[in-house]
Amino acid sequence: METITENQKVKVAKKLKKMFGHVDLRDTTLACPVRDVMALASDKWSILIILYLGYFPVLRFNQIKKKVYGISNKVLSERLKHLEGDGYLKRTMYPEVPVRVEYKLTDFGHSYLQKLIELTEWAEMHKECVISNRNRFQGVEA
Amino acid sequence: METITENQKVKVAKKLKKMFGHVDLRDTTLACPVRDVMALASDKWSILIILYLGYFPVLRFNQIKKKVYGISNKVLSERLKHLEGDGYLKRTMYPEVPVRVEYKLTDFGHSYLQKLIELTEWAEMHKECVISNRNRFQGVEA
DNA sequence: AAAATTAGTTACTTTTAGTAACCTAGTTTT
DNA sequence: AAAACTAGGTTACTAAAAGTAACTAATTTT
Repeated sequence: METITENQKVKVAKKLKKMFGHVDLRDTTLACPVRDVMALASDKWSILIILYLGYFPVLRFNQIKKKVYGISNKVLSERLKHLEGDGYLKRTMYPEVPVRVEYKLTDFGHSYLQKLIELTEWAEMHKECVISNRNRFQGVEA
Repeated sequence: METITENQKVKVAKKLKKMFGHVDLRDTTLACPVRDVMALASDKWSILIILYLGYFPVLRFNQIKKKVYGISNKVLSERLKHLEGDGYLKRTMYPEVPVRVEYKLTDFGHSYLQKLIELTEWAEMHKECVISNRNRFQGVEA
């Protein structure tokens, strides 16, 4: 497990100070970006949807469903509506038969993707660490 | 709404290509960092807990409960156990009377916090955008 | 004429989240 | 000496969210 320098910790502390200074996390939904904005865009399915739409510029409903393995029609449909509503992606329907519906990230969505991808890279880099931690902990618990 | 350059999009696309190349997102929990690692550390309560433990180096159970406004004993207790289990934080119990239990981020937790804070900064910067998108969309829907 | 296609929706079940009362046990207040 | 308070939870119960599976529309293919 690689260590984090004190320098880096100080930097993060400064950022937090700045953030916590003008953000009141006690506020309920409306005023709090962490609770409101992130709650929608950081749930497990939304993350996968956004990542796939980052990788494949345009995807149709059933294509997303195949890629985001395990998601149900119902939940996919819900997530897509919310993500569209918050401006992360755009839905375009072509009135062909059968209908064709395409989803793609907006510029706003791409902006979010930029940050998300870093978090995902981190997760990819540290997955073994989490898994070994988890196994060790289960041993202690039992 | 500020735009994202094509250059930035290309960078992100490269990162995604690299990631998707050696990660199979179709895998269920064990092999997939996005589903497994992130599902735990990116739910709404965990994010808040980690951010507060970044701002306040050491917090006790009831202190976290006050700061992470609205969380219940049950869910806080569950989240803390999971976050401890995955190695993000450390729990130390002092057998005083009444007992004192302290939580603090591990170095691993700090490493995650570094990425998380960037996502949170993004959310803070773009909250107005999300809210205006949302209102506009609700108008269209109804 | 039956079957397949797309993008969902609906009714139902299971899992997860949230609420509120309770526990332990020593310490302070009455 | 009995009552109330403390910290850090747990427990039983209810509400909300997620997951399952069958169904819909209109048209084209078999």
